[in-house]
Amino acid sequence: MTGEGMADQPGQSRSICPMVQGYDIEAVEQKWQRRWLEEGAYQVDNDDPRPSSYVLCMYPYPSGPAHQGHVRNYTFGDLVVRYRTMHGLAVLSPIGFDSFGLPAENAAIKTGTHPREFTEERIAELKTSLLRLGAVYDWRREIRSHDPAYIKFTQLIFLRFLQAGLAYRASAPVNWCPGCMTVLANEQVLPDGTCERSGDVVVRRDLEQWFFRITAYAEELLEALDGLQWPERVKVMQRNWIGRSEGAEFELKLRVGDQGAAGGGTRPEEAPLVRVFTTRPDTAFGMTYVVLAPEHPLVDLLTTPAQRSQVDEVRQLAATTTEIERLATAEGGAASLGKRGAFTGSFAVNPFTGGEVPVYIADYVLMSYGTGAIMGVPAEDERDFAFAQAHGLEVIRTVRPPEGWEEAGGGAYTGPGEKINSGFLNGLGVEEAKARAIEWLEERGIGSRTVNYRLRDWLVSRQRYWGCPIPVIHCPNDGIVAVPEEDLPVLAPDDVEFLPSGQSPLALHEGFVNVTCPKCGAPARRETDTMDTFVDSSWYFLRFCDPDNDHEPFSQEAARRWMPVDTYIGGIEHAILHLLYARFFTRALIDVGLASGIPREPFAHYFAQGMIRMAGEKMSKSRGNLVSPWEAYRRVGADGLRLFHLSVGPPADDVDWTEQTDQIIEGCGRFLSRVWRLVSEWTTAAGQSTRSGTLNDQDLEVRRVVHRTIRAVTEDIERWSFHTAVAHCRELVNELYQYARAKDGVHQMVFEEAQDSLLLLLAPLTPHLAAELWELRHPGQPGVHSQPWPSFDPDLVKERSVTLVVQVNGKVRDRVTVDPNIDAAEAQALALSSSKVTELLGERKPRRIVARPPHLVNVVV
RNA sequence: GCCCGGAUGGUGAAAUCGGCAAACACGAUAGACUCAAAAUCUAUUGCCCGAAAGGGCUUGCGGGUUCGAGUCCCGCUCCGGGCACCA
Repeated sequence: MTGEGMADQPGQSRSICPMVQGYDIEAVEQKWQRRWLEEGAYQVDNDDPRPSSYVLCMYPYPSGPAHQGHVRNYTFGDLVVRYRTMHGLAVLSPIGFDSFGLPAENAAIKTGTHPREFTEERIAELKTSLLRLGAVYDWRREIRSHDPAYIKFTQLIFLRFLQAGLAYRASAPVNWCPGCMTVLANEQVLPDGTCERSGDVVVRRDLEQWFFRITAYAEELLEALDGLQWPERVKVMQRNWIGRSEGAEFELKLRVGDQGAAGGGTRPEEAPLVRVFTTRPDTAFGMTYVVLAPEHPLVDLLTTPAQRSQVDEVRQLAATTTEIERLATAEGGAASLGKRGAFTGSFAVNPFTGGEVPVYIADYVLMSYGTGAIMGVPAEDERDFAFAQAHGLEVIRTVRPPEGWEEAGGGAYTGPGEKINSGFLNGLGVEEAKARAIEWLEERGIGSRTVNYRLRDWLVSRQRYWGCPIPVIHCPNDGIVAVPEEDLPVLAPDDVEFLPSGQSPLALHEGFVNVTCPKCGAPARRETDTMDTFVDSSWYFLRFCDPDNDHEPFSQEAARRWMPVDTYIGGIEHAILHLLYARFFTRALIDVGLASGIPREPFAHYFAQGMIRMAGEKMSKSRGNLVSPWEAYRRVGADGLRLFHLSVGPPADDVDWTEQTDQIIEGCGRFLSRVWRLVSEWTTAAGQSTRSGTLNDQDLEVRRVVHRTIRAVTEDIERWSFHTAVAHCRELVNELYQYARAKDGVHQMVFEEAQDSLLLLLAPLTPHLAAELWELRHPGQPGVHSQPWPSFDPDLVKERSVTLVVQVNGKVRDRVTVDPNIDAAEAQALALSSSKVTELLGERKPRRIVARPPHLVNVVV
């Protein structure tokens, strides 16, 4: 009955070119895409009685037509949506567009097109190419972050955060990108000190900026990671980013001025104090100097006239040095440290020893971390050691280094060991000494146990037009005044000039800027900064629960109905920023009362799909190596391209796009043809050469294969092994082709069961093909996607016979087909009676026989 | 430097619990069909020796545990990613 067989028959001149004849991919796929849309098959209401599941792919930034990265992402998402729907769940599958962002504004500066127009064109392009993929969404819930309805609630959330003290304004040294003409968050600066978007070298500037107090949640964000079903490496990245470190803070008395200089010293009762943070309080006896950050407020007070010029030089250097230069000098090592630090002329008293040590400033100490001051312990800290070398400072060991340490070059020893030169800590181990040192500080009231985080507050203001305006007013009398909630949204006017000025275009728009203070009525100025687009993406998944709500961001009941997102799918590039911000936002929204009763973790399970790479490089618009899906759509359809992404390798692995890729995609098209022929030609010529009645051995075996395939595909999908799920479907198809060629013909019932099962398994993988063939087989009946997922018969899945492997000394020497219930004695007897074994053994007696029935017997001699 | 991953045929990969290494594909070779091509189908395809029968070797490298290791343990090499003056 095979395609080629039928083509042989006169009067059955079906074409042998199946991708064209009988299966017009374009037409079939369009038909089903239209139908899914019109039927609203994947629309779910909030009162849907079925148990719920929330499946979400990261909403895309609309940069134009979809590329292979999108296709990959949405193929996985769609598979899960359809699969779970077939399991009887109400699956929430929304999508929207992350439509604020710099490219639209940069285009406006270049070409004069308004960012809205630019963005909406691109949304249309992206939407078209997503619809062409046949991924199904509840389009009624579509969100665009530049939509006034969305802006309104982003602003309302901002105001609630402001009220709760979670949003605040502060002057801060910020990362300024000269290319983007705006401030960046720490997260947006790459390790080499360049902008993640434009690649320009980021410089430091002091500016008044808006922040979200994410650090208030640092501990919770860190601890809660343990309970998440996320890839371990993503959790590790977040842990590193939060960067918790435990230690102690304590204060040291200072003596201003040169030691012994007449009139230069401070009287004891006026002695100022400096607080330092250390993770190694046990090493305090080895402190030989103290270092303050160049920006530390005590620096002026401590600097003596003689040291003034040197100190100013270091401060100047620190203020103007860009991140990239600082990194370069860090690599330069000790040589540059001389210039990067200076003695202030003053001294600090080590509370542990009572001795005085010199106070330095150096740019390797950061004002924004800890207390902005450290104790210098060169013996047990590598940076301190390098600094001490450069400045000729003393080194006192407080941990006994291992044998041969000094001979091997010495230097800082940071490992464990016995405490020495440390007074009451002598003889203890490092950990115990830390605890004792902290106790000692606490008893005297000069210090305590402290935890510090690397995580900084989130800088959210951007000097840009195409973002969500920050809804506050600056009043000369009342300071910062919130825009009254009934006046939201604050919308940016359209008639602005897009100039690369480094200021928000809003700042130049008189009509926007000039307002009256809502409190006192005085003339006031509107805030002209807009929000980081990561703010929009920090709550969109909540808005999806209740997208049309016009009096609150979302109803709490709706959020409780759907949250958390059960499966979140997206690129690993968002492992830190977006995911951390969204976790913070969810907690903050709960705590300000906007989302009571929802889980504090928004994404219960996160799947990080692999990147598409070309010649080792990430595929991206900026690299200009995007591969559009249109060519593949034309040749093998959406199903063919989906099949490629599903089968090319594990979904979490990166995909290398090579010369071979086109051929693999062709191969996927070939598989679709094989399925098409297998099912369609049998359906249209039904009854031909079929049997009914008793099942023969081959019929039974085919049934077993069918049921084993159902089990395998189900298990594969459950464990996100889509590529092996596809492989199992291919095996089934190969088996059915063999069967169809059988001498005795096929058994009608067996073959129909096989075809239907195959189509059900393919429904989430190649949905158009499965739907079309199902309709062909069951005209007028409910479609394949409204069928329940197939189940397997446990009896049929059991093996009927097993291959017993016979090994001699661990090497395979024979294979025997046996009953799966064979016992150890029988297996052993069989193995020993094998001619291969007797030949090999000769005169020798087996020393030991390991029998693992029914799979293996190992004869050891 | 620190912390995570990873390394299996010509290529992408599979092997879910320590038990037949290489499923499923891509590519390649040969054949069938065809005037021919395409498409389709059939066979072969880890490497080495051998005419064959057959034998030997093989999961980055070196050790170890075990009757038995791609899988577990120890030590390396290389590749990818994250963090990196964070005291």
